[in-house]
Amino acid sequence: MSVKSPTPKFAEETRDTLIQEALELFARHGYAGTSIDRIAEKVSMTKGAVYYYFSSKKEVLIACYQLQAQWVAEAVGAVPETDNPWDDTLRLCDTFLDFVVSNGRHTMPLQEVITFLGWETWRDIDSRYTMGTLARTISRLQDGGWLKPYPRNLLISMIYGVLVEAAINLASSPDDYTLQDMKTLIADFLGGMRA
Amino acid sequence: MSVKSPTPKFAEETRDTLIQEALELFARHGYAGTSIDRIAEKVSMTKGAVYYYFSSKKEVLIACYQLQAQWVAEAVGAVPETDNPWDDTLRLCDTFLDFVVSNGRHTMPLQEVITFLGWETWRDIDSRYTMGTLARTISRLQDGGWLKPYPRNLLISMIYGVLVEAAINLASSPDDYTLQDMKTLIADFLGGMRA
DNA sequence: GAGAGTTACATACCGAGGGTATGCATGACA
DNA sequence: TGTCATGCATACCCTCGGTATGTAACTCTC
Repeated sequence: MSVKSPTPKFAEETRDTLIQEALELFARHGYAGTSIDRIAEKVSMTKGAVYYYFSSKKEVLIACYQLQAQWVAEAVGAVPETDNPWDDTLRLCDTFLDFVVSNGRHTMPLQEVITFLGWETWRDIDSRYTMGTLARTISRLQDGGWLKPYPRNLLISMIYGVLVEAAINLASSPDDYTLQDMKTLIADFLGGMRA
Repeated sequence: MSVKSPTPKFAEETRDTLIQEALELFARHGYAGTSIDRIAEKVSMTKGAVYYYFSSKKEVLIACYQLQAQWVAEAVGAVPETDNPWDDTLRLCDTFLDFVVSNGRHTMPLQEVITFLGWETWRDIDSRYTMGTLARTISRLQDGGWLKPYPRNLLISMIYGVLVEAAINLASSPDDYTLQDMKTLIADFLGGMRA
């Protein structure tokens, strides 16, 4: 990072670089397998610099996951909204799976994020991104009377949970089934909850 | 543990005690929050003794999870088999959820086990316990033509995945839905895959 | 234009905890 | 009675998260 000119303005650029590089390391070697020293080394700095921008390793993880969640949310949010909320929901699910499958190498496994951040913190972050988008779609379904009368939070949690589970399975399992098989199953899963 | 008589036989009793106490600590304080020293202290031994029985902390976790998986498998395996595989499967799911909900305080969160053991290791262990029982039930459904033609491994992975997800949600989320709500949703989920 | 204050780092250190190397008492066995 | 494996304890090393402090570069003020 050579010598920096310490202007009064906050060095957001350096911080952003830190987050991107840290995310790559977390994705490749896991949270526990990535030390602060290694993150610092990758951006040619020292541990002290990292702790200038973040108060703890957990804060680094939070920032990384926010970036990752933003990527997913952008992909999912790009799905156009039609007058058929059911089809919209199915396309949203497909888009999510497409994104996770093609970007799996550069993103952290959700299980790991949940474990190290804790369920509440993770939910709190995600509700502002992918889960928020999903929640709106599900609300449209419920308000339109497309679904059996489940509690709304149960629906959101479990549908998103199934998508996450599907993503993990697609990433980790040998290929005795395809992405298309998975999409079909998700569609049938939703079909089972239809009014 | 006072003074032990070092008979040539392996001290299985001490090892079993270690596993039980470690599981309790893992369940209460998490894997990262439980040190080997603390486990040793709880059984009035030192770290060296623990490393006499286990080659690493991860090995301790594996042993603990095997014990926990055995408990679940016993509960799930006790579900009687009737001539209606569909109802059997639903009862199996309900039994799994009942067990997890009522024993949540004394068992480790699945997401944590998955993270620290890795997905593959976790799956490898689980396939010999709960997942194995579930696989047999699902095979009965498929062979009887109750289900749409999905790849078998996809079915097993995703149905078990949904159950795990349900367990995690029931354990972590505030109670704006009930165990019964969850069971109904699981049943509808399976209904969506019915032929 | 010289000090004062802020920014953006580096350096040095601490303590907890995973893991290892070794010592050692006890009983079994020859 | 010496030898050997068993079942631990003791002492130590090293990594890593976190903190305390130093310091060069730059801005602002009087």
